Amino acid sequence: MVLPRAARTQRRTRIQEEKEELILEAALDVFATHGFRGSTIDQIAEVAGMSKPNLLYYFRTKDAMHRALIDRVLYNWLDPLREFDAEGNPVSEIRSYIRRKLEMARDFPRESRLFANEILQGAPHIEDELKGPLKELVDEKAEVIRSWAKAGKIAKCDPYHLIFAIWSTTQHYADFDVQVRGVLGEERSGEGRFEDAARFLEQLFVHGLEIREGGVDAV
Amino acid sequence: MVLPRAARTQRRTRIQEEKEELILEAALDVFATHGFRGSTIDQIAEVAGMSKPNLLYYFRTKDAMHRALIDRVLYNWLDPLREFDAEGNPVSEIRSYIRRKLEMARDFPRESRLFANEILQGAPHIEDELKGPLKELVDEKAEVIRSWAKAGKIAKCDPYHLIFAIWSTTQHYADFDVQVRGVLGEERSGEGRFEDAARFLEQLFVHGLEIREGGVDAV
DNA sequence: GTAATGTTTTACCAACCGGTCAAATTATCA
DNA sequence: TGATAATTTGACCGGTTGGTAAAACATTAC
Repeated sequence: MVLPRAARTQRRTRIQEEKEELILEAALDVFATHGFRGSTIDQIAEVAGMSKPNLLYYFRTKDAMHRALIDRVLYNWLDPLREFDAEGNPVSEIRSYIRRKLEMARDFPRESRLFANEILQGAPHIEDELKGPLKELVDEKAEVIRSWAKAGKIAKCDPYHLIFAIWSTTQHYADFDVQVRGVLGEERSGEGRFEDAARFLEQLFVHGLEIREGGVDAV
Repeated sequence: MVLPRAARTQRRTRIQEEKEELILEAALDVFATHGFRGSTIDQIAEVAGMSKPNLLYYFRTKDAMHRALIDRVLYNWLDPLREFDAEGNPVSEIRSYIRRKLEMARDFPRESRLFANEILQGAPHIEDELKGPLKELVDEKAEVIRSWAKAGKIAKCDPYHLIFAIWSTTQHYADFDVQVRGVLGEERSGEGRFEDAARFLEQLFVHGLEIREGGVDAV
């Protein structure tokens, strides 16, 4: 019998696992470069090397594909922030957070662009995640940063905007890759740009957050 | 006679000026939120309050509309960088560059998102601009920053990555607005967030680029 | 006023879109 | 092996898309 994918509660077939994997991989490619509305099922099917109805056998709608993809990617995407450790040394925590985010921009640029597209277009599919789990995680880590500042371990600053700054500067190398490479030119567009970026950003944030000698650190 | 818009080399009518203005305004709205492929002519026509064929009388293709919009917006978008003054005081130049970019993110978020969408999706329509005029302008300003560093007025750093960092942190507040407001929560989502951001970013960049006492400023 | 030009609308088209259906094919397992 | 369930395909559908044709309508210049 032909059961719609969603109705099958039993164990998944080997073929199912493989094909769903294949489809999500292709979907990541397509959604990341064209956004949800700009992507077509045919495109994804072609990248995945299968026919459109076949693809729709595994995910019944374009929306279901997108949602499955987001769910799968979102959790891991927040790993670096989750590892941010209240007990650790502030400077090295921030430094390694930057490095890890930059590694993700280098190694998983499609994932970064998937979210960038989604948020840029008003986050119609993940607004709940933003205001729920994401906000809670950021609130928690912002509190950690604030306590560091209060303890005099780093300069006083708005922890939310600090997190935004780390997000934006690092993800820039994934999301705006074409621009970065266009501006740097052919010869500086090798993988070395991530090393240069890491060096610069660590300098910027570490010095920028260093406690100021002589008390007040207002600008 | 009905001449296609492009063939008319003569002076433009009052109506033409008005309608083209109206259309580009609507196009900015739509392209900025959905990207090129995700936008439809019908949508733009509706926002502009005119019929689709009427709209196509002024811009013969969707592509032509998009190109006209980009051309119109790109030049002004680079104004703040252009004003970056080699003769000025380094710290206050950088500081006012940040402030102006942040003001643009606040006052012209659609323009920012238009480019963000375009670049995110591989910059298919503006690659030449990136590698040409934009690169030249950045090269020029990077040289200025480098000379400041050499003269010991600011810390040594990669000027290109500095510019990227300023771009990304400021544009973040336009492009990722939904996320920013989602994370900050209702009560902190007023216009005040731009003030907070400005304060944080000025602190970050000014302190982060301050010359280190005692010679070497390696991280 | 009227003729020429500029603007808008109605009706339309072919291609594409997300999605369905039923039949054909393949894998699984007793 | 054969029955059964899982997978794949081609043909198709109604709605949308970018874009056209021609005629109706408005504006301008003389």
